[in-house]
Amino acid sequence: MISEQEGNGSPLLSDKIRLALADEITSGALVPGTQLDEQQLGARFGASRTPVREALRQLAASGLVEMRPRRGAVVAEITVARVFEMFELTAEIEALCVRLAAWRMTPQERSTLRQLHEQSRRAVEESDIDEYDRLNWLFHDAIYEGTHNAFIVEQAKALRERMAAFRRAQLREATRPAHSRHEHGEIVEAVLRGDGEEAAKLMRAHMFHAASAFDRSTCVLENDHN
Amino acid sequence: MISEQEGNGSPLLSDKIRLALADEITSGALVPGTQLDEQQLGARFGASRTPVREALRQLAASGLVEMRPRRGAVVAEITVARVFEMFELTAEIEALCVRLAAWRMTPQERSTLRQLHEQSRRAVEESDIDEYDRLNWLFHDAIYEGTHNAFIVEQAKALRERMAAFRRAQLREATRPAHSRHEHGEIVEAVLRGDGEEAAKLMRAHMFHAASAFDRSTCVLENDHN
DNA sequence: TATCTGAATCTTGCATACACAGCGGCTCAA
DNA sequence: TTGAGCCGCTGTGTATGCAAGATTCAGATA
Repeated sequence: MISEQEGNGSPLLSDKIRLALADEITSGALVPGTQLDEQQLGARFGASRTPVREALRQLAASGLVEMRPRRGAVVAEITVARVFEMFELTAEIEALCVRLAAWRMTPQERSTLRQLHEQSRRAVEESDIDEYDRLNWLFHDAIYEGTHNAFIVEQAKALRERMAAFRRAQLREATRPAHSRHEHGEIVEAVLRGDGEEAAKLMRAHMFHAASAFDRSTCVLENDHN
Repeated sequence: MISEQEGNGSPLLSDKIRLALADEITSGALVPGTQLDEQQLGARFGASRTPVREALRQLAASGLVEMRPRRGAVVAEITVARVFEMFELTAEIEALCVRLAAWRMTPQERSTLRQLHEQSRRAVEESDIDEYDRLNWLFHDAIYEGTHNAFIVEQAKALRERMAAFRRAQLREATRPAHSRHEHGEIVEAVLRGDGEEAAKLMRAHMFHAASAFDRSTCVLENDHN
């Protein structure tokens, strides 16, 4: 949604600031509720208030900060309850995608999906978490694309992007990648059979397990603010 | 997503400009591809470039305009195909909401939903399209809230807001409100039974019929631009 | 002592000014 | 005549200044 610049070489200050702030917020360096003072941020980034303002507006659109007119911006309060609500929608969207994909994917797309799944075997065996993470994203991407609906693809990716911060820790659990891959395997089978409803059900379960892993993992959000 | 201010009395210029531009774009007064010159718009609204820029950024976030760095903003090209893709996701989201709502609504919420449905009878009988439209929105709102998931409520409302432009014409068809209400009735029954899957199926059909009505109605988008 | 009031201060919202990136037209040469 | 390179213009990106709303804190009053 937010103009994720392709590799074009225009180093817009507002973009740099936006990315830096987004990183600090999602990594937890900036705790929820923190007041984001424009000129203070401008000083930190060696810029004037103008690009800072642009950055804050865009972050507000993506939900990372909250803006109250004439009262400035604060890092959005994200409670554990809210993260689970976000997880629920993510799971449902993923389920919806795989249901459509199971019905609509071309033979070639199905083949690609299976290949992606095969490739992940090595990453699991070698406990290469980063590689598994990469393949995991590609796997879900392939399913999004399988819907043959560009708008759904966009929205799904935007939602996943927004969730990225909270899913980071989730694969650190030693046994999670193996479980995850097993679940992927069942999903692939359902997709190859063209059984959309079953694939959706499996995907929902898959996402639920991922959320549980998140729940058990060290959690950035230790207390409810609301 | 975009800060829909509650009735607070601070009339930010950028908000006024954003709303005005959004209206002109969705109504078709500004055709896709139109260059949006900042100082020209500023002159039109009696404002400087600053609030215009803010408005354009926010419109870009909601997908109505497209921004290319250092090349300004243009009204986003929206093809008929894309509108149907958006309709599909909307239908699926509505279906998802009603499925969850059928399982989670409190007795009181179910009662409210039925009452809303009853109220709409008069609007249909009197062919009061505006009133039916209003009750229609409240009906869908009640279903969103029935998910008991604030994040889903937000996202669903944001999506509906984005679709509003294309759904405007859809109820003008003389027979559509009656059909719409009949479909609502079936959905209400399924919800009251707690049959989420059936409610979802009915909702998908309901949205599909709405999309068809849109298709038949005079369409802002008469040709494919891509 | 607690609460209300109002003025000082801070921060945002907006206007204006300036610098540089695209682009369009022009000239000039092949 | 056509293509390449140069130059000026338009318009965006950024900086800064000003005014008004919001916050805060001191002082007065109950």
